[in-house]
Amino acid sequence: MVVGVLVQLASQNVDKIFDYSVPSHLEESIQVGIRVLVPFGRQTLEGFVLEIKDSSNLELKEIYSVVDDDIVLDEELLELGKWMRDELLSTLISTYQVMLPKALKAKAFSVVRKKYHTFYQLADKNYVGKTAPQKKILELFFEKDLVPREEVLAVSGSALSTLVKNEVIVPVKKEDYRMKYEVNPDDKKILTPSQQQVVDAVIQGDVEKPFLLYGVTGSGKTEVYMHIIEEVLNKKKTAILLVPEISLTPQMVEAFSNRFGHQVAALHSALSEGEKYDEWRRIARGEANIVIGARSAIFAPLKNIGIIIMDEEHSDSYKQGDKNPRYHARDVAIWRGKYHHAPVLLGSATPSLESMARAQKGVYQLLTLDKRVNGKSLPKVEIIDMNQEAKVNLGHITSKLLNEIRDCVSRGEQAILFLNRRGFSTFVTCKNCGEVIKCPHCDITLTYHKSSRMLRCHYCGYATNLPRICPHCKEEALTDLGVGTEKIEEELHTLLPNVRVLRMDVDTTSRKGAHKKMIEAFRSFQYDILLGTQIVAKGLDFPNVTLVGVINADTSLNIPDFRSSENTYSLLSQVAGRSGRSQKNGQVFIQTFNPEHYAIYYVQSHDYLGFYKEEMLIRKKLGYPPFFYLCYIKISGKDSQYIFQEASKIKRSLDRNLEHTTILGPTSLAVFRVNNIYRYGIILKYKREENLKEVLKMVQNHYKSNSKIRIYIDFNPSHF
DNA sequence: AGCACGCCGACT
DNA sequence: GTCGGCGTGCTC
Repeated sequence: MVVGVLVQLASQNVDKIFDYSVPSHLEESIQVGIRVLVPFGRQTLEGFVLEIKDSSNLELKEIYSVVDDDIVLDEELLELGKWMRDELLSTLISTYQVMLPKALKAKAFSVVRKKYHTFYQLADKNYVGKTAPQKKILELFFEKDLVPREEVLAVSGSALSTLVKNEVIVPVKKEDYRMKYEVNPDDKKILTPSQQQVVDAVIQGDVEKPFLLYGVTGSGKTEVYMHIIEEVLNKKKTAILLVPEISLTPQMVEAFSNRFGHQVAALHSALSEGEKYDEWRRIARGEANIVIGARSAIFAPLKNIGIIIMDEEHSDSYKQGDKNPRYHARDVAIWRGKYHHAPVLLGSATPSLESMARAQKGVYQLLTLDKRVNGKSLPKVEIIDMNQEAKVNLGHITSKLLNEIRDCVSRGEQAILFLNRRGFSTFVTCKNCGEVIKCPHCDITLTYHKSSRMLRCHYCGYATNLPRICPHCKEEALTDLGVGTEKIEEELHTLLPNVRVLRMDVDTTSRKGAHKKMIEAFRSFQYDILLGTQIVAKGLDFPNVTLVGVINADTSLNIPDFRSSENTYSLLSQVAGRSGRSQKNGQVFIQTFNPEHYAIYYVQSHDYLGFYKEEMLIRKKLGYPPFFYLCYIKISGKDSQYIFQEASKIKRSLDRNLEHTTILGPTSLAVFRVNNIYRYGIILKYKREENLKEVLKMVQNHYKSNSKIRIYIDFNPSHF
C-alpha cells in the first residue's frame, strides 16, 4: 500500500503530495483524511493522507505511524480546501490547517489532550437488585443508557463495586468535554407574520441562490434564525450559525443553548484551544447539530448540513485578511451550501454593498423585515452639529446631549454612550472647523505619519508635509489627538456627579467573563450609563435603554478606505438600534462635525436604501466594489531598495500581461516597516480578467524559492 | 520550514 | 591552508 501525503509545512515548495509506503500493520488504520507521521528529509513531520494507491515508481520511505484513530478531514473538506487553494492562490496545506482547531495543527509530534470521564452502562438487564442501594442504582438506568460515575457513587460506593464485580454494570470511558453549558430552557416565541414569511421562504425556497435577509435592528432576526434551525433539525439535518468575532458571541450561544440544549456547539475566540478542540470533537462525532461561531466555524465538520446562517453578514471579521488563506467565510458558506444542497441565509440590518447589489441583480434572494417586533417605530435620531458647539464648549459632550442624558436618567431609564474609535487618530483634523485633509488625487483621507510628520495617501503614494495651519479656516488648530473612554468617563463624573457610569472597552473586558458580568450589571440597573467603544454597538438588547449618544461619529468616516462611509453608516445604525427596543420609545443623538455627510444623514432617516443608492453612485464613479473587484498584492522583505525594485518589476509584468485591469502602485504601506520588514502594495482593479489567476501564479512561482522577498495575494481585501 | 552542499572572502 | 558567510536546491 502506498499513500500520497501532504506534509504540514506551510511552504509553497513542499505544497504537493509526497508518496510513502505503508507497513502492513498500519494498512488497516489508513484512510483518506487521516493524519500520519512521516520522515521528511532529516525531519519527522505530520501530514494528511490525500491518496491511497497500490504502488509507485519511486523509491519510497515508510510512514512511521498513524496519528488519529479517525479521519480529521472528510471528503467534503478535502475538496473544499482544493477549491480554496485555486480560488485564493494559497497553499493547500494552509487551507487544511485553517479548518482544524489549533490543538490539531501539530508541530512535530502532536500532544493529544483528551480528558476522559467514566460512565456506567447496564450489561445484565435481567439482574434484579438484591439490596436497596443496588435497586436504587439500577433505577438510574431506567432513564438513560449511560450514567456518570458521580451519580452512581452518590448512591453507594460499595453497591457499585459489587455490581461491577458481578458484571451487572460495566464502566465506559467517554471523552470529557470541557464546555459545560448551563441550560435554562427558553420557550420558542410566536413569530409575527412577516417573520414567519421569512422562515417559510428559506425553508421552502430555492436552495441554489443565497438569501439576503435585510432586517432593521430589533426586527427579531435571532428568533427567525431559531425557527429556521428548528425546522432543519426536524428534518434530521444540522446547522451552522456564524456570528462576527466579537465578545457577544457567548450571548448568542447562551440564547441558542437555552432553546436547543446540549446539541449546540460553540467555536469562537473566547474559548481556550483545549475547549475549541473539545467542541470540534463533539461536532465531528455527531454529538452537536448546531454550530455557532466566528469566521472559522464555517469549517465545522458537520455532516448533512441543512442551513448556513451568517448573521451581520456585512462584518469585516468574516474576511481573514492577515494570513493565508485569505478567505471570506461568505464564499465558503456558499460553497458548502451548494455541496449540501442547503440554503444559505445572510442577515443584516445594514447589508454590505456587495450583497445588496447581488440581491438587486437577483443573484441573491432578498427578504425584508422592516418593522420592529415590539411594534414601535425605530428611534428618533437627532444630529448635533459640533461645529457650532465646539466654539463654546471645550468638552466632548455637548450641552444638548448632556441635558438629554440628565432627563433620561431622571426618568429612571438608561443610556448608552458610544465612542467611535475606529480609525482613531490616524488622520488629521481641525479642531476649529472640522476639516479633514484629503488626497488631491484620490478623494481619500490622508494618513498622518507621526515619525516623519507627513501626510500620505495610501492609494497613490502622494505625500505632503503636515501643514501648520488648517487649509480651510487658516487657524492653527490641526490635531491628530483623539479621545478615550476614560476621558469621557471623567467628564461625565464632573458634569453628572450622581450618575452611575459603567465603562466598557477592551481594557475593562479583557478578563475572562468580565464582559458578561458587566452586561448583567447594566441590565440589572446597577448603572445608569453604559459608556463604551465598538463593544457596545452591536447586538446588545437592553429593554430599559431609551437614549443612545454617539460622541464622535466622524472618526470612522475619516479612515482612508473606500468602505469608510459604509462602515460608518453601518456602525451608527447598529448603535442607534440599541435604543427603544422594548415598550418605551427610543432616542438617538449623534454628535458630528459632518452633519451634511450622507453616511450620517441617512442614519437619521433610517434609510438604508437611500444610503445604498448614494454610495453605489460613488463606488461606480471611483471604480470600487461592487462595480470592480479588487486584489491586493503585498510585497515585503528586509532590503527596502531590493523590494521596491522587485515590486516595480512585478507591476511592469502585470501591465504587460493584464489587459482589462487597472494597476495602482507600488506604494509603501501605511506602516511601512514592521520588524524591519519593508512592505509595498500593488492594487488591482478589474471587472473581468480571464487570466488574472494564471498571471498571479506566475509571479508567485517566480519568487517562491527566493527568501529575500515575500508575496501575499489578497482577493477582495476588506481594507488595505 | 530545515538542512546540506558549495563557492567565495578573511583569519588563527 | 581552514572557518564560516549565505545563495541554491531538495525533501517521497
